[in-house]
Amino acid sequence: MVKNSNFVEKLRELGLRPTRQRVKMCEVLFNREHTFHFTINDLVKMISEELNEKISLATVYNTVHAFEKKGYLKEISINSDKSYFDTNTSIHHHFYDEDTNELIDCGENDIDPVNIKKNITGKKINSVEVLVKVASDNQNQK
Amino acid sequence: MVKNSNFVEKLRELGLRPTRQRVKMCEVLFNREHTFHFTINDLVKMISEELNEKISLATVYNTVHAFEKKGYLKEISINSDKSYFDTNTSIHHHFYDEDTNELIDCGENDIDPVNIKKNITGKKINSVEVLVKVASDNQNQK
DNA sequence: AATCTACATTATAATTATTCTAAACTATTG
DNA sequence: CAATAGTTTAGAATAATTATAATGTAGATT
Repeated sequence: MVKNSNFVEKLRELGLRPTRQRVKMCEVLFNREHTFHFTINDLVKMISEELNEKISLATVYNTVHAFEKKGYLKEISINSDKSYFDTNTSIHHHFYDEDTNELIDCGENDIDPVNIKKNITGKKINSVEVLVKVASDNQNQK
Repeated sequence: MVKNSNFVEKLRELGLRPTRQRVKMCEVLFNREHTFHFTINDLVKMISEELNEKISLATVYNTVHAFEKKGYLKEISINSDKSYFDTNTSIHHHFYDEDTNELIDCGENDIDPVNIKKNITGKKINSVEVLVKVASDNQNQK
């Protein structure tokens, strides 16, 4: 989704009515320089603050899933207790900081292409993603 | 954990009392030729059948987590709605079949070593794992 | 072998994350 | 500006997981 722009039009193009809540969500999610990783709860807090009024959890879930379906958000699974979404929807790799629970996108050139030598008959590869878990040097690793 | 063996002794060595339930869980989980992927619910069903009596969900959760803490099970996150455990606790890669929701371990030689060119200052790499999502050729991909 | 004690198991309650529901609301169309 | 179809909302429902407190049991002590 394009930055710094008229989200009202963008939403309409997607076939989603540009409601107050959705426009604000777009601003929070897509009006930024860099990739953004968040949980639903993060987002509910941010939107409520920005809107200066409460937003329903259900609305946030609905809208996040609508954006996901349209290809503007992507779900990332790191561990079972946290579900992240990512505004970078391309196939890409991640660093995960086990100290801070922070998720960091890998750049295009941070990891060499992965060479897969096995293939599964009748199946084609849809995505190849690498997760690199890091932690501070002097800490007990997981 | 070693196959085909006296799990009573094994459990004791781990500092876990060899209860009926734990011994049965060991038999179901570790008495097998190949890696096994399962959800908690899968396991509850299997254990109950094997034991011919009910087992409490809480016990299965407790014991799975105890085994995980001791390093005999590993949790795998594929997507947010399913939490898998894996009897293969080494760092290894996976194929995930999006048609059947089946998780398949990669062999040692199925994927070439991943070359990571970026490093994060003050952090060391704890693990590098690749997830290859596959689906049948003639299907709409995710 | 009987007893003791700490750890385990259990049923159930509590908690958390997510989805559903039905009523109230609102953007769009005519 | 009225009609209507899609949206938001609070709250209920569901599902997964964890906590609780009573009961049971393995292993040590007598």
